[in-house]
This record gives sequence, structure tokens and C-alpha cells, in this order.
Amino acid sequence: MDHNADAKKVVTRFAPSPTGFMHIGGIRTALFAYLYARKHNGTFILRIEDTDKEREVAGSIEQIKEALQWLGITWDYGPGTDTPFGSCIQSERLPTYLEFAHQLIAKGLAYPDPYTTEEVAAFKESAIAAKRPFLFRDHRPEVFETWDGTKPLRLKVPDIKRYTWHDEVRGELSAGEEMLDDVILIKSDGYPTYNFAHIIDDHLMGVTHIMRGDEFISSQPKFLSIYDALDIPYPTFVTLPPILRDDRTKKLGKRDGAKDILDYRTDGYLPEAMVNFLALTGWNPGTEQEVFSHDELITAFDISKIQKAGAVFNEEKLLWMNRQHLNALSNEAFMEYLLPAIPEQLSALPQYTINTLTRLVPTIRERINTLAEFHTEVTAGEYDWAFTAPDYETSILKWKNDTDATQALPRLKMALELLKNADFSSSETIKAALWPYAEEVGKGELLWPLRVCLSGKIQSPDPFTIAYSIGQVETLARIETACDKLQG
RNA sequence: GGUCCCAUCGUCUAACGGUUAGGACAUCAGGUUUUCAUCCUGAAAAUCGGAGUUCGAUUCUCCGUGGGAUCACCA
Repeated sequence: MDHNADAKKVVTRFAPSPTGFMHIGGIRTALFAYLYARKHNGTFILRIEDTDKEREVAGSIEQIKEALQWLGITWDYGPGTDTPFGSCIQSERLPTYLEFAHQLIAKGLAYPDPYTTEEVAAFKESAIAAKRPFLFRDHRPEVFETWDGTKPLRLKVPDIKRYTWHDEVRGELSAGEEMLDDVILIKSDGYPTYNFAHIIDDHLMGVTHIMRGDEFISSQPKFLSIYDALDIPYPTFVTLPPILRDDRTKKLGKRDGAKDILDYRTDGYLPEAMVNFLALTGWNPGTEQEVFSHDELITAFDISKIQKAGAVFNEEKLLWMNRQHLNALSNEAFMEYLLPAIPEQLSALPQYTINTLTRLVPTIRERINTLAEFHTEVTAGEYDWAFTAPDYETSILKWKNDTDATQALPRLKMALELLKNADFSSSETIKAALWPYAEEVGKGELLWPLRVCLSGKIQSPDPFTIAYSIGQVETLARIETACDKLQG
């Protein structure tokens, strides 16, 4: 389909500007560019577009790198790496942009803006007053001054026409000549604009496919006119659909409450789940498979299946996706996931040991979708029974008054005897030891009091699971104590 | 406002012009050796509207409608 792809090695890039944290939309763009490069054994470049020193936020580059690294989105060239084309940070490439600027000046295709800011603003105002679109090219001077670098350098649009171009996702697109203008190439502070710099860099870095959000569609004619002026061939354009807010009223953006992608790490999402989920918003594999490993995504990814329409970011499904990836973990791997996130509320409990925690893992993993949920459960005391004996005063004794304790007592005593000789190597073997008796007296009649005296709770995992988690000694001790309390 | 883009269950999406319009999340209802959780099964749920092309439109064309993007010395 893409004949160039066979001949030319695929090169894609992610080119964020360092203006703060990475959010969902940015990462999704990075991911698609990354997946496509990896699928075709191509090159993926991380380029920092720091040409607006006003908006720059200190530490952003490290944040961007950290977010990508967390998700396993690796780059071949990026800030600090050796490259055949110089730095991947635009502020370190200023002489290059200047060089191209002077080429345009020499060709008569660029000129210094002769007006003051106020004058330009006045042009704009009168255009608005006349209900006409403001176009700088209407005010282009007859004769160009020489450029001393203190004025903004503007493009002299080489060909004012309707542009039509091909987009791998959207098909044939076009826009009229009112979208063309003498845009600024180099700002008065010496930095290039995005319009100018990205085209030069993509060219010099050999980028074959540009993936970016649809907010750039409307400026595409301006870009194309710069390609033409510079005599640079067009790469393949791949427009990604927007990610929308819940209420669908807007694109998801930083100002609209979009979260820092690294917050999801804090909440305990697995990077593979995040990548899987992001890959599926705006793209589909064409099959009914939804859960993908990182490598499976690389294999399955395909530009032809990228969606045109915007997608709402659905946290509920992300949660489900995280569970899918959590389920794929071994108990050992799950333990590694859990261990750094054990709240003090849990580890400070009197019977807290790693062994008990290890036996509790199967119980924990069926109850949580994320670490954040784990913390919520811990805060609610959902696992306290594993590491501390129940508060008999508020559970057993209260229950004694409410129900028929005289009936429960002999059953608990019988269970105690049975458990003394039981095999505690799994909850199944514990269940096997008690089951015949439970069926004899009625399951609820035994299991219900047993669970309460082991956990102190009305709602909890089944008593066999509890017994296995806390071990034989503690199990017997708790039942004995409960019996004493009931008798006393 | 000009220009441009987009449109299938609430949400993410599938469907060479011919399907009972499929799957997943969420929801609801059952079930799984007591409860919570997990898991399983089932149900409800969509082609924005109107013309046109066609034997036949979710699919192609046009016009509406709705939503979004963009009109910077931001990217």
C-alpha cells in the first residue's frame, strides 16, 4: 500500500515541547509513532521542540523521558544520544534553521517583517472590523529590507493556491488559499517557529511518517507551502484522532483536567495495561482481541486501522484492562508489584510478616484492579484480619447477643478439633478437613460463625482462605479465644 | 464568523453494497459447594435526519443537523 515503506526505512518521531507533564493524548501520539517504527524495524526519534522559551517549564524533558521509559517506549535517538544529524533538542540546532532561512532569503522567499507589533495588530483589527480574514501577505512590502535578525523573518508564500494532500488516515484533504499566509519562520528572539523548525528537522532526520493530532490539519497548507519553498519532499502524513473529555465537549488537554501520565503509575497501573489501553483508543486490530502484550501490539499495529473519529477516554475500561494484565502476572510477580506499595497501616499490624502476606496474595489479587484500590481496601480495613486477631468485643460478643451462640459454640469446638489435625498446605486441604462436618450440621451453621471468629467481619473471604492465610497456629488460637469469649 | 475535519449501543469499536448490525467496558438479572470479591451465563442497549444512486445502503453522493479543530513572534 505504501510503496515508499518498502524502499525506505521507516523513521518516525515524537516531538513534544517541554511545557509540563505528559498527558494521555501526547503519549498516545508517541505510542503510535513508536509502534509503527518498531513494526517496520525502523527508527524512532524523540525530539524536544523547545523553541518557545516563554512557555518552557523546567524539568519537563526529564518528565517526558521518564513517562516514555515507564511505558517501555524506547527511542533510538533523543536528547543526549549520539546521532548522525546533531542534537535532538531544537534550541541546540539554531544555526541549522538560520542556514535554511538564509537559503530562502537568497531565493527571495523570505523577508524581514518591517512592521512593529502595534502596526500588525492594527492591520488585524481593521481586518476584523471589515469582517475579512486577516492575511499578512496583503501587507507584504514591495521591497524587502535586509534581515539583521532583530525582526521576525517571514515566508513569502511561493504559490497561493488551494492545497490538496494525502493523509494515510483521512484520505484526500484540501484547504483553500485563505489558509496560506506569510507565516513567521524565525522569531525576533532568534528562535524558529514550529512551522519552520519541524519541517527542517524532519527532513534532516529522515523522518518518513509524521504522526500528529488533527489540530494540525488546518495548518497543513502553511506547512506544505514551506516544504515547497524549501524544496523539501513531503513525508507521509498520518493524522491521529483526538482524545476527548468525558463530556465530549472538548479535546482532552492539560487545562481540562487531563492527568499526568505518571499519576497512573502512582495509582498502580501497569505500563503494559496503559500501553494496551492507549493503543486501543483510536486504533483497533481488526479482530476481537483486546488484551495485547507490548510485542503483540507491535506486530498487530497498522495505520490502516487508525480511527478517524475522536474517542472518549474511558477510565472504567482502563481499570478493567489493568486487571487483565494483573491477572497475567505470576504470584511472585504480583508480590513484587505489591511490596513497594504496602501502606504502613498494614505493615504496622502485630502479626504482619512477609510469609502471611505471601499467602494473602491470591486473595488480594482477586479484589483489586490497581494499587490505588488496594490502598482504599487497606484503609477500609479489608485485610486487617490477616495480620491481627479480631476485636472480639465488637464482633464475637456483639454477635453473641444477636444470634444463637449456644448453637454455634459446640460447632466451633468441633471445628477446632478437626483443624488440629488438618493439612494446612492450602485452603483446599483445610476445606476438605471441615467439609463433611459442615454438610452434616448445615454449611451456613458452621461456616458463618467460623468466618466471624476468624475475621471479626460479616463480609470477608471464606474461612478456609482465611485459615490458610493466617496459618494453623493463629487459626486455632482465634477459634479458642472466640470459644472462651462465648462461654464467658 | 471564515476555513477544515468528524458522525454505529451510555463508552471503545467490528461489519469486500447483501449479517438476526458482532465484540468489549459499564448497567441489570441469574448461577457458581454460606457472605464480600472473583468467575460463568443471560438480558437490555446503536447505524443523527432528509433526499439521491442501486434489485439492495451502516457502507457511495448531495443537503441539512450536531460535535470538534483552527484562524499567534504556541506548538
